[in-house]
Amino acid sequence: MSQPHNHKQHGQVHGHAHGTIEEALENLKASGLKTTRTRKALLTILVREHGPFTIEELQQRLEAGGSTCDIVTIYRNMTNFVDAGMVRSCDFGDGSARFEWALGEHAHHHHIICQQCRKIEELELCVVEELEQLVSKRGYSQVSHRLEFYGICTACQLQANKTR
Amino acid sequence: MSQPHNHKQHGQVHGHAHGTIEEALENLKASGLKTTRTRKALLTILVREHGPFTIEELQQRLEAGGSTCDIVTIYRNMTNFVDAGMVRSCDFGDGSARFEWALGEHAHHHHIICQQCRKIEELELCVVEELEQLVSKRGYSQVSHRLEFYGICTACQLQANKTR
DNA sequence: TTCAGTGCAAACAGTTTGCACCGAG
DNA sequence: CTCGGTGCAAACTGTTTGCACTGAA
Repeated sequence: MSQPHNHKQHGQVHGHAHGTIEEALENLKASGLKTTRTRKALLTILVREHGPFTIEELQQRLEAGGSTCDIVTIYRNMTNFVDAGMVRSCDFGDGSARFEWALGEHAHHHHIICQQCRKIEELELCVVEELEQLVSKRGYSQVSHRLEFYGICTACQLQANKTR
Repeated sequence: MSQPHNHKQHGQVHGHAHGTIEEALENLKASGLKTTRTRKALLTILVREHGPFTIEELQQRLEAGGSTCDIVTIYRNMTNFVDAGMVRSCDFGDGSARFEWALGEHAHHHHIICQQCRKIEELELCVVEELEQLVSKRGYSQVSHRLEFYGICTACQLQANKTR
């Protein structure tokens, strides 16, 4: 598995994109990516349902819509979309990456994941204890959460300055 | 990769264990696990340095201490220790599980992970925004965090009740 | 002595890479 | 027409499983 947080700095949204497929396609072009049938289909799914979806779920949805697409192509396109800042990758610790539409109202948010059925809900708020209560109030039991911080430490910052 | 959060309910600490190897070994026995040389060595490392360590890091440390141990055995023992509630598994999204000693002062906490050198620091507090500031004040740049919630949704709770 | 613990080989799952062909611009 | 996009096969990484041997109790 790659390091999902390394893409962050690449994210570059061209124009102010909302939730329509047309805007997604503009974004594609602006990022120097060609408009293929596969990409159109993938973006349509992501814009409409915004995910997060695993690669397999995306493939199933493609097939349900009549398209076929090699799983490798989906991987490659998700990487493209993430680099283009249109899509965000999530890792819920169950071994597969998930991808969700990152533009419009879907900026920064968190998720509630059912440990049993893996259902995923979105959360807008962001203060931990309040939130665990909120999650309980939504009817979840055995609520727990995962929180980790990421950043560049001072040592690495210094090293980066030297290299420049 | 397994689902690290499924172990939570198994966690059962026997007696009030602190940070000594003797107590770790007591815990082993209380969990019905035999006291082998390998386990003794692994627990010594975890109690002394508390991690979080990847499986490979554990193997290296074992070798540095003169022991040898198949990587499969380390996997199996980490599962045992997690089930016994002595060790907690962490997933920082870089593709390998990490394990840290979970008893004594090392109860619930979070981490700051350097995106570049992968250095890991511990954090005790647990309110998100305050914390991102705190992390910045520690000298980290490009601070971000990962926060996800886990629980059993109402549907699954109902289903579980039926099955019983 | 007995069964849990271990090592080795092989299987597995998710993901990535190499290469030849295809199709958008 | 050209070069980026795609499919297929194969490699790779982290992890798990099967099985026979070994050693703790």
